[in-house]
Amino acid sequence: MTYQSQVPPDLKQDLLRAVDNSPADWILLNLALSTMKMGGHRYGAFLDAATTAAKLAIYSTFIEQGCNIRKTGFLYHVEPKRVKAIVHEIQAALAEGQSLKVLNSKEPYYLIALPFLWQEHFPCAPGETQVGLQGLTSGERKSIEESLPPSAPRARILDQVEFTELIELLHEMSQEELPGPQRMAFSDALMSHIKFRLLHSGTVLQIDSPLVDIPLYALASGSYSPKGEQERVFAMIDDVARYFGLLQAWVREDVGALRGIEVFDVAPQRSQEALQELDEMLRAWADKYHQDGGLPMVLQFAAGRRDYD
Amino acid sequence: MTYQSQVPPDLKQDLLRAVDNSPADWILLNLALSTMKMGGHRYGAFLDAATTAAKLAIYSTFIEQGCNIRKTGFLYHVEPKRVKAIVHEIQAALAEGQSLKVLNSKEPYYLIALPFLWQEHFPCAPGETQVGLQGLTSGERKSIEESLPPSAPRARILDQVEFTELIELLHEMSQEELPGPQRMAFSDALMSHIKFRLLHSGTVLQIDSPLVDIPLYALASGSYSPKGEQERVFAMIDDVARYFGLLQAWVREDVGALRGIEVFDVAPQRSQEALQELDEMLRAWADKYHQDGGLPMVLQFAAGRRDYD
DNA sequence: CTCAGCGGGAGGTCCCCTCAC
DNA sequence: GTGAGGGGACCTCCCGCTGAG
Repeated sequence: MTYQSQVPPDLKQDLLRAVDNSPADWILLNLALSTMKMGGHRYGAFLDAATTAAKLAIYSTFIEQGCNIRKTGFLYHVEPKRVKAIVHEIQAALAEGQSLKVLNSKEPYYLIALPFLWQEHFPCAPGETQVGLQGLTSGERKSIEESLPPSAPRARILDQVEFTELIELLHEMSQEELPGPQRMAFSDALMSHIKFRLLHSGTVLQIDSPLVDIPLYALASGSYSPKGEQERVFAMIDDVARYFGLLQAWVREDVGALRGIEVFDVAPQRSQEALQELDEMLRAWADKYHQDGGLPMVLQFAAGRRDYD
Repeated sequence: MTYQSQVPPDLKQDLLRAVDNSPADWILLNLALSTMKMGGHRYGAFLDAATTAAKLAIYSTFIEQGCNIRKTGFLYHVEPKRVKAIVHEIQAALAEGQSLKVLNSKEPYYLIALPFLWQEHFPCAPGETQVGLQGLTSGERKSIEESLPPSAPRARILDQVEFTELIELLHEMSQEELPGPQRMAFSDALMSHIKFRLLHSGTVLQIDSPLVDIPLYALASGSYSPKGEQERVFAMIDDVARYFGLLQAWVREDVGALRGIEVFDVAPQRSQEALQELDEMLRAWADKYHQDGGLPMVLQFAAGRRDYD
């Protein structure tokens, strides 16, 4: 049990009420909940990503307006000076590929890369003990090893200093692609954040064994966040992004763009049957019209209860 | 021609490259483009809305973690002090209903409300002239009136001062629901922004007639932004928000939640036929399973070219 | 160790002004 | 008009410190 992804219904109602049925705000909220709560992104990282998106919108308008700084500034209520700085920033980023602050990888690098780096730097050969600490009998080592869950990857158990250094190394690696001014210095606060995230998600397990007086840390999972949920969340974000693109084609009235929504009530006992038929029907439809080498198309659909309105 | 909603393909490619195929960033970018470029929201307004969404995510975790400030702070790399302030802010907002900075109405109030307020404050009876200015012959008045597009609503033509005062009134009205500290003072910069937005969208027309030495302003449209496009953009944002909700049910593995995606190639000449059949098929399916008083359900779908991957 | 406070620095959003082309 | 520069106010995100319980 690593995540509390189920929000109590009253809390969810509160959040819904807070954004006051404004769909744009609802999208932002869902995105924040997904990336921060499930993905483990920092608060500041989400704000930076949103700022970058807004900057790109400004840049896009700047180009369309014939590179007119003042006009662009008026359109979005931004100082000309700031517009210029933003344009420079974006152009520099586009030129030397990627240096904008985005959510980039779906999860922070320092969280997803940890299990791999741990196993690489502190491997544990089949016969070897996982406990590197001195001054323990082999029985004591064994009892510590057996306190780990069976699903834990075989890797060395670290002490406080080793664990801290590993996290710092991870942070440095995640920063080294960024240009100078955008780098974030390592700090105690950041260290605590990363450590807490790893423990909270169950990727790392803290062992407070009575045999040793210092806390030990064990790698408890081969990947950050549980496998199934992780993949479904990624698929969701992916789908929403693509769906957004499809609807924009529909807004532009492109040929071959279709958008639809069906609202209906279904008898509870026929609900499963209906959804299954829908799934098969759409697959059959796609097969029927499929032709190799034709226009590449995609159809997305989602159905469920409409308990919000 | 009021909007340049078509981005040149190379620019769009640049933007895509900037977010580096990260779907979460792509969603943010689309949202920024929709609300800022099409909706006319300010840069700062979008940032505020994103910040509010992130704050709500923090608040939600705070509640789930048993109101533990420190834990919440570690999880998102936020100072305990700041967490406390955020929680207070949200709770105050939830208590006295709505006072958070959100995109709220789909477009800024001062833009959508202008045509109505103009016609209310400066009506023009059928026989009356639209030009209120003194010292003109009736022939000169008529020539000015005839320079307006035929679709323009009948309302008085304003001079610089009247127009400015109308905008200031609009701004005051849009602010009066907000609590004290969140209000934004009226300023020249804001005035220029709103004026420019109105002219840029074609809601207001500036008349530089050689007959008068001062600029005149005429109401050119009964609504901010062209009717058709406006509604489709709203529908898009609405759809994406609901789709996001449906997929979250799917991530939670709720019963009755369905998510699907079909990828296929279609012969160009059969594309229209295929989409039409799909549309009818889904409608027939919804009708078949519909039963009054049953479970309220919704099905959303979108199809189009997949020229991104 | 947790919780509370206060301090500072950097950078961003806002505002206004002037001056040369 | 547009670009380019100056100024200052305020807030927020980061960091660090101290002290009470």
